[in-house]
Amino acid sequence: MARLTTQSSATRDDTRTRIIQATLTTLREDGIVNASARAIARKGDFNQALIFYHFGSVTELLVAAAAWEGRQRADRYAGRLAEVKTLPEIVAVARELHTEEVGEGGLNVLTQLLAGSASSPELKVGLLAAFAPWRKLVEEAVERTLADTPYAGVVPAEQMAYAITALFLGIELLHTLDPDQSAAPELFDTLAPLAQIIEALIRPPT
Amino acid sequence: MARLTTQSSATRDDTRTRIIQATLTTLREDGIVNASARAIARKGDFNQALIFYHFGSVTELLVAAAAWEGRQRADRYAGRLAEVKTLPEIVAVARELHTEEVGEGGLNVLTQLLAGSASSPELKVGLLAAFAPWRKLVEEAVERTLADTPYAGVVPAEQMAYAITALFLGIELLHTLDPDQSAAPELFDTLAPLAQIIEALIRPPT
DNA sequence: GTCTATAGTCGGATAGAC
DNA sequence: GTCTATCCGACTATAGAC
Repeated sequence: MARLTTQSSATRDDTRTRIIQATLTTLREDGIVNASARAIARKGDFNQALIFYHFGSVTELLVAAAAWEGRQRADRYAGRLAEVKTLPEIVAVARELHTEEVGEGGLNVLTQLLAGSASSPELKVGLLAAFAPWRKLVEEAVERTLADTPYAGVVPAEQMAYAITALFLGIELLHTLDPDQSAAPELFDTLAPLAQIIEALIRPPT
Repeated sequence: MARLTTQSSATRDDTRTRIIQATLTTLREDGIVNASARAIARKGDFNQALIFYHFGSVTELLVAAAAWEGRQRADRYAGRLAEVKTLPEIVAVARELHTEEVGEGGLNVLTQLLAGSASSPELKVGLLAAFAPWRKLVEEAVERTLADTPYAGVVPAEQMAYAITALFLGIELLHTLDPDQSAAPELFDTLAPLAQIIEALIRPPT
């Protein structure tokens, strides 16, 4: 009996994740404007009615996709950011992640959902939750970075994490417009030595 | 004859701007997902067919709206940014503009168009052009700010302008998710004294 | 759980009257 | 330039067979 239950809920989850994957691919390749139940079903090569059976509506599917994407991002960023203790390291990790994100298009998915959330309060709260773990990871990295500086009590890590997340998102957004895709990498080239300078200024040798 | 020509082209432009205004309102209030020709026509209380007569297609209308919005923004920012010479001033102007943008929703329009551009190359180039004047204004402000510092040759103003624009855009994006709309104002509260500190560090007294 | 079929709605775009 | 009327395709969502 346990076998049966496990099996059926496994296939159930398989289908659900398959639908979510197709949703993410659709958002990445065709954008929120074209993320219809039919388009998603075509992309994943399954029946359109499955979406309504498993998720109830397209909007609820988008919320589920947002949550999934948020978890993926948190998992991927957690390992990288856990080691970070200095400003140059933050910039280095940001560059690495930017390159990966561009290749994989994960952030693109989030910006598409963000735009869609303008006309859907449900999606809005879903996205807020999807961003939360990411913001928390950045915040902890900032806290570690500030720990041994005179600014530990002065500069609130929460705000800085908000700023860094916003900057990262904005870079990704503008990057999609860039015809030769060179501006963002160049920006990281500029920020790297700048981070070294600021790091030296804020962390006086004991 | 001149009278007649002037008159007719005036009404022609009147209708065109009326359609563009309705488009911007629709993007602001209902998002790119619901920015259909019919929805826009309802919002502006004119006939749906006018859109196709004057602009040919919905996409071309969106491109025209992007250009309009870009010009509006450049006009508004030009006066403020022209006076800026220091980092604290940049932050102060950014805060002012953020407050205005939130109230008026102009940046929201741009982020909606940005999302829509994912599935429309035409819109992509239109948006790139719409962002150009804004980036140029910020770049000039950064150049003036760096002018009397040792970093004038080291830090490329173009990259910094890109970063500031991205940050501003990202803040606006995350702000739309924020339930109590307090995070962005608090961020500017944090950045203001921070800008003072950095300003003092980068601009050594002569 | 997955399929087909279909109801009902909305959208882009055009033809042609005024 | 602006309107009405209309074609036709795409969409959400559901009912019901399997």
